Amino acid sequence: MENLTEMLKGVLEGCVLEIISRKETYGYEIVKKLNSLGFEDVVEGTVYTILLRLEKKKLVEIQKKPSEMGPPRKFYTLNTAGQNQLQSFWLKWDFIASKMNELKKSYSGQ
Amino acid sequence: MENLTEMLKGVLEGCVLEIISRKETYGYEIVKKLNSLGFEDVVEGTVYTILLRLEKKKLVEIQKKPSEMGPPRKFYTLNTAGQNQLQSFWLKWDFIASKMNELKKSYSGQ
DNA sequence: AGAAGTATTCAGTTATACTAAGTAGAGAGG
DNA sequence: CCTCTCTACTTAGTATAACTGAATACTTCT
Repeated sequence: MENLTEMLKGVLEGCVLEIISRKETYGYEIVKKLNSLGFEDVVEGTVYTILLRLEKKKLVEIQKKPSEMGPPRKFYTLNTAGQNQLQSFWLKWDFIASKMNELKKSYSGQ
Repeated sequence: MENLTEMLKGVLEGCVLEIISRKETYGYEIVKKLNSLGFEDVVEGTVYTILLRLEKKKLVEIQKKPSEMGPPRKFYTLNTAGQNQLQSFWLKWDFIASKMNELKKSYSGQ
């Protein structure tokens, strides 16, 4: 699926929050997870900017740990604010998804 | 539902395309339709910029007609390119929606 | 030494929704 | 007549988020 960029706005950050919420993880792994999920064109630069944004918004806790495979990794976990943000994200998603579904089937023209 | 802005990126234009595809309509009416659909915070400026963009991308045909209620209206219909764009939009939406659903339930961590 | 895989950073670009202000026509009320 | 409200469109500027592309650096294998 090509050129999903615009439709991912506001969605990708939610995906990253969800992935982090499942288990402590780091940027490179998140990229691989998104790719295997189906978002194949999401590259590192994109995810790392999201992670830096989450850090700036104080939604995550960070712990640096050495890796046996390469440079040290920055592991992320959600703090309470992050969990709230994630919940709020899914509420918004469900709202929009239901509205889009309504529109797709046939909106009852006013 | 507050602050849906970012999540509407790439989605709102598709909504407008879908609404136009149902019947010939004009900006002000499209705003009212989006509002009644549930997108209550979408205002005129937003929709008109989308309509100008659709015009620039040559996805619509335009006909100006007088109104009994106020200034003349610009009526929009989709041309073939617009219909293709709409179909492509729904393909993208379905793709993302299914992936999001997958992620929400529980992604099978690699 | 060099290449490939792992891992992160960051300056700059682009696309899109939104803000805010303006223009304008028609009808209603004071 | 003046003002307000509803209808209807335009547009310059802003904010945000994904993406691009280049750089840095550690480890392992050849």
